[in-house]
Amino acid sequence: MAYNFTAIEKKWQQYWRENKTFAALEPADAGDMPKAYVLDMFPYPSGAGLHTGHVENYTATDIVARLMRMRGVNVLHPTGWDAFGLPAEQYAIKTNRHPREMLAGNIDNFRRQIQMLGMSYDWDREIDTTAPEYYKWTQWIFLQLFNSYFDPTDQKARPIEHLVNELFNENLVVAPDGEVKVNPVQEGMERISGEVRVERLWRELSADEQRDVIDGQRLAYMDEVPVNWCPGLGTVLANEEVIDGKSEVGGFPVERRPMRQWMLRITAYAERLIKDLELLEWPESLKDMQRNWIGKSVGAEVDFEIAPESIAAAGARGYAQDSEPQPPRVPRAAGEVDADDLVITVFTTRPDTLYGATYMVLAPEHPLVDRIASQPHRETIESYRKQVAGKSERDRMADTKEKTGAFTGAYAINPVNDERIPIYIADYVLMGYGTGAIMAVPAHDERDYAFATKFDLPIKPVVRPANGEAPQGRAFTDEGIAINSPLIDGLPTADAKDRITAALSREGNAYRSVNYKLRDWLFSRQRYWGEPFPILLDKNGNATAIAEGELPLALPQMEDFKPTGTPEPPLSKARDWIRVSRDGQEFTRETNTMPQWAGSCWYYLRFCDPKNDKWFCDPAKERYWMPVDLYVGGVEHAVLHLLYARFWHKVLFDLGHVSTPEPFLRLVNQGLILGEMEFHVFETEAGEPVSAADIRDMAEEATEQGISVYAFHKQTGARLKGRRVSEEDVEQTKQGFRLKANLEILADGRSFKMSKSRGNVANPDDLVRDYGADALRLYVMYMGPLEAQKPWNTRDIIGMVRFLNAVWRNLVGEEEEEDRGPGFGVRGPGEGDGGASPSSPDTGNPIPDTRSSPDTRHPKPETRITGSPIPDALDRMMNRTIKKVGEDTAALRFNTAIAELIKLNNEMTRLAEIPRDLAETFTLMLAPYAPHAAEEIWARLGHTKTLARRPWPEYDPAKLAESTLELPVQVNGKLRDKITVPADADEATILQAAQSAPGVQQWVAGKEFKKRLYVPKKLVNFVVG
RNA sequence: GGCCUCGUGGCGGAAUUGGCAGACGCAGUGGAUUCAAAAUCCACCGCCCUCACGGGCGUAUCGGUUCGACUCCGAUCGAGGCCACCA
Repeated sequence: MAYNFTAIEKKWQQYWRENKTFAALEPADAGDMPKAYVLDMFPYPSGAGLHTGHVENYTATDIVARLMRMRGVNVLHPTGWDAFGLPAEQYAIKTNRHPREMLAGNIDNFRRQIQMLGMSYDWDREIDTTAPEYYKWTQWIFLQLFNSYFDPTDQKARPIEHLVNELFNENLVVAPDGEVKVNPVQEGMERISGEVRVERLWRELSADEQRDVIDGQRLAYMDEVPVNWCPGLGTVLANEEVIDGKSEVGGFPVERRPMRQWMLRITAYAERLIKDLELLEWPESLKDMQRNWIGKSVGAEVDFEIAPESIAAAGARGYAQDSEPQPPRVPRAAGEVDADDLVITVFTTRPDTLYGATYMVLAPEHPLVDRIASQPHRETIESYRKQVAGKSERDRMADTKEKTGAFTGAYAINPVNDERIPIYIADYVLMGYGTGAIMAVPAHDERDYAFATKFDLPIKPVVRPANGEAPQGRAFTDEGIAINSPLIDGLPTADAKDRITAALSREGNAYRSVNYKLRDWLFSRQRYWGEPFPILLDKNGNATAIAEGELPLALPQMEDFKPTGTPEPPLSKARDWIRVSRDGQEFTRETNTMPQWAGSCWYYLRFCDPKNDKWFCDPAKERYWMPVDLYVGGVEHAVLHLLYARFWHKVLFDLGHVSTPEPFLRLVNQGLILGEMEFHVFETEAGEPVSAADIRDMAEEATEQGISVYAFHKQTGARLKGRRVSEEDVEQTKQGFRLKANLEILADGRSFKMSKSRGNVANPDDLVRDYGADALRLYVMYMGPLEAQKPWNTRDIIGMVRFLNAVWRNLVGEEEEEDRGPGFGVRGPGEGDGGASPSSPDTGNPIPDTRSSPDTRHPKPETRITGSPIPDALDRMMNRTIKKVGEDTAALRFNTAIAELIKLNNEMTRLAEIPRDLAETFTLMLAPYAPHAAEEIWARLGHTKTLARRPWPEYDPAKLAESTLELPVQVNGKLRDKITVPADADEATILQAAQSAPGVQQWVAGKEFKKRLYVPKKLVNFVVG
């Protein structure tokens, strides 16, 4: 090694830490500096330590942060620990330790590793989501949600008191289902679908009813809902945490069961969460993922009346006793539909296919089923319902091809043509989406088609393709032209939808409707390691917030924190903790805890003011730093963290606690780093397949022991040195000769995700030890575009080590002595100080001189740094490099920026003398990428303070242009020659020169010029024929 | 099945607005240096034909637009990601 990176890196890490080199300035101290908030997705401090994905993520933002500081920007670049949640707790249980104690060690290890990589974080802002000083405010924000509701008129959250006032003043009324709506007296009559229901005024409600109405409107509310219960983890999970019917953490099976749980009303924000994506500089693909997850569908709700004889046959209302309590029946107002009519409301995105509706399907759990199922069918209906309820999520998904269901015996009336159509129940209709009921149009929906085929129901086409034939044997689901539909015949689908919706809504049978796939966020977990809810429950299970002054509500220290295996959370075992009396009333504490995502929903706000114990974040500081200007992290958070955080942020925005509608302005996903290539298509002499690892081992053995090894590609025949394998190659290979070096040529390799089980994990500790942090940083950034998925290849790091060594040799000099003390080589005592620029003083403290003692045994090293001016050609190259590196770095194109630095350094290697100006400019440009080496070289160039805030080099636009141009000359689009012309030559001159170029002559001689094309500063093209 | 992204040398990748395909690094080959090795330096390094000069082909495949296509359009094949009975 030409220089001792281990000692240099340690030295500078210590210097930065002691001098707080990267501390962000408080807004009051920043003057007119621009600000930038550069954020990583902070790590979950697992026991495994940093992986290469972390290194990629944090190096990228570190480079940007360092560049910006050099450009005079006040940069906030913090980190911390997202330490609550399932993985830590699972691991703690497995290893029989307490999560807190276990995490303390993990966090220390993460901090050490991050510092070892030279990340320029402001360590005074480190936060830990499990610290009471932090989760105090997580709980506080939860109380904001609890104490707010969503005002549908203004589409924003408001304090719950506002709702109470509106109800009290009778601007709002309560519908029988408990929903709140605008008082119809003030809006004229509203259409009422389904049940005949009459709204009630606030004063007509009992105190308990009033309480239920209010609780039912909160953004954080409790509800009995079918949830994802995971017996393996002993907790419920959010939809987002369930993958293919199994838990994301641990991969345990998940089943649906109804439980009373805390929910957050994220659905109220569905529209704004879609709309405001437009404000964001995010990758389009990620925006698409969020849009798809929210899943907006525009369509219509349509009412189907149930045929009167079906109601009579079912005995109508008498049968509903054992189902959920029905809303109170109330006398109907004049002019409304007959109370004895029952109506099924469906949601459809294709109202234009209404004439093709040949049957209906209700979700098995639909409350109307009890009221319409006629006697002879009740038994099959009940047994089908039982069968569905017993199915696990996974079974249900596995069965999507084969449709199942049962006939209710009832019929409905199609409102467009008064046809009687049968009503079925089937589990392909979901209670949780739309109205839990559909009109089935088998001719134009694949699921309906499959069901109709199985149950032998009529299939009636009502749309034909605009051109071509309708497909046979399956549904035609595209848009087209309406047929067999008297009201809309001949209309294209879009117009047909409008027309039929308008027609039906005049009769009160339909109206436009929007549906979302997004469900409310299941927010409680039956786990120990999370934030306790700041909630007390009375003996009826009603929730009351604890006073803000009582926050934080500390998580009780428990020896036995394991899940109970039942829905009863572990905190219920903390007997003393759960019992509370207030004002002579007995309460119990809520024993569920918040999910893993809670702490990360707002941590970026805390970084603006991490030590404030009066407020979650000082408003002035929040206004200064927010929004986050650059947020980098893995795509795995596309629909979890990033959706939840946006939701919380919007609530805080509505309530006036934050100043921006969105938290993360610009977001970049770093691509996954795959493991090293794996080779697996070889055969041994005996014809057995062997892996690459086997071959490597064999090759090593071969060289050591002279055993013959031989391998070739199974399908294609192996290629060596870019040629087909010859007899000679096989002979060489048999002797183990160069086999190792040519492995990849032999291989049909593939890369896989890094994983312990594959044993292809690259460990940052080993890499830093062997190659240094700077080389690792360079390699990880040089692998390819930040966003791209790339295979790891430890072999390639050597290129970056060579680059740094060459830089060192160019700018510092050759080391003469092999064994040096800690520190690094030597520097001549007299050289250097002339370059320190007086115009912009260094900030920070002087660098401690940790160089080896001035030791006269070492001869003065050769140095090629001189004070002579830069020659023109070199000056142009330097200026172009400044431009390119600056632009590429700012645009996160780190790989090409590094390539430019390497090119300039290669040029310096060829120089006999290196002008000081070039040396310093180069060092400054290197600094964001290889900060330790750059600082050390900077010091050895004679500077006494850190370069962290030295101005980034400026280029001189006048020096970018060459005085002559080299232009390619094409004939009929093929390159035939190149000409060199003065940069200011006019078109006629250039065309003349091009035409007489030797390589062009033979192609144009005797031919007619059809066109002479000159693209300024690009090329010349002659079209001849 | 739906939506999205992507197919360039032996490998990672570059080509920023439609204008010299393969920058830069790795691997490889030849040479210099060395007692030797490591390290370093110089040269070569897409495929085919040719002693050479030179020529032909070439960015998954097929077709289109254009003076000109890795880049734009259409189809096909292949890889990856996300969602997945959402009416």
